[in-house]
Amino acid sequence: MQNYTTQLKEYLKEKGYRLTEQRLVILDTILNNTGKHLNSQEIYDLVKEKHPEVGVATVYRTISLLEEIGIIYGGDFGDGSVRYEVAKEHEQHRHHHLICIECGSIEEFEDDLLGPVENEIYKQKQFKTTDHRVKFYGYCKNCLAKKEKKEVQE
Amino acid sequence: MQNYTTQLKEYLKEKGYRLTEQRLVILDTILNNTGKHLNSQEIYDLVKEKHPEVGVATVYRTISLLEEIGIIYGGDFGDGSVRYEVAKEHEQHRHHHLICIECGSIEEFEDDLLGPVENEIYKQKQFKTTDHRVKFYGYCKNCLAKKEKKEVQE
DNA sequence: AGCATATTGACAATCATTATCAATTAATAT
DNA sequence: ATATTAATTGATAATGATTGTCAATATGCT
Repeated sequence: MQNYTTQLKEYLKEKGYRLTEQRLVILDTILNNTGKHLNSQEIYDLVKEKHPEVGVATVYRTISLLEEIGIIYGGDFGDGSVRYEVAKEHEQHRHHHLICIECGSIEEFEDDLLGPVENEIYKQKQFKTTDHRVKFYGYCKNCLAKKEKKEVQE
Repeated sequence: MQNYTTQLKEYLKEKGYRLTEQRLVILDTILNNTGKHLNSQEIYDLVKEKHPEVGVATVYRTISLLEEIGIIYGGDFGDGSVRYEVAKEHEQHRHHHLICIECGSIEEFEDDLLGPVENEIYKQKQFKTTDHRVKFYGYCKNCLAKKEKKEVQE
């Protein structure tokens, strides 16, 4: 956790940027909600709870900054907005996402079986992969149970 | 090709909706640009070239309709907008996308090695997959060549 | 402490998309 | 063919998310 703050400080120093209260507060808010896949508005709302003086623009600006550093990643999960998650330090590739088409819940799944596919892509297309994103759509445990119950009743 | 028009007509009849000149024109425009991953605005601009009387709202409405039918699919390719592609009729799963982080080009790649992963997901999480989307980021053939040339010079 | 300038918040502006609504038009019955 | 009815359309306003502007403020350095 503390790691990320250090990372931010180093990046700012390196670039000649400044460490501000707002940037710390926003990073903190994001770190305290790891795993929730918040979008910008939701982060803004959370920040405002404790620090109503912080403006929207600053939140957006800081999110971009954190993304640039690689502390957070943004992704599209189906509803129009970009949702963010905290980078996991030991992960080689980003984990996959399981998105429920019934309730919208987002689960994570670790796995790295894409190496062979990436080799095949290079062979066939001379496309050199540096990263990948995988999303699975379907029914989460809960919704699956509900669905099956309903089908029995009919 | 003609297939899609038939599909549209059948859907409209089934739902009691109407077959309009605008809907045909918009579908036509999309079909004539298969493979380009256009976004809504780009589709709108192309439609207007030949049919300036068609309004934006109608284009958006028709895109939703076509997506609903399954004639086109929308996806996020990194720039903020949703980009669409024509469904391929014989494909079981949607193909994968190779997105160049240098020039933004989008290539397609057919492959279906995710079956085992989906089984594993069900085992571990009881999440029942119905579809998946995979994006690979990296350097396309052209940009890779340029990049290597540059590195040699340095 | 003082200085140069990065940063901020308020607000306007933009961009993509959606809602509203009166006028138009396609599909059906006559 | 014509009338009827409701789906559809285009223009435009409205929305929602994000970005730009700019004067006021605060940070990091000397």
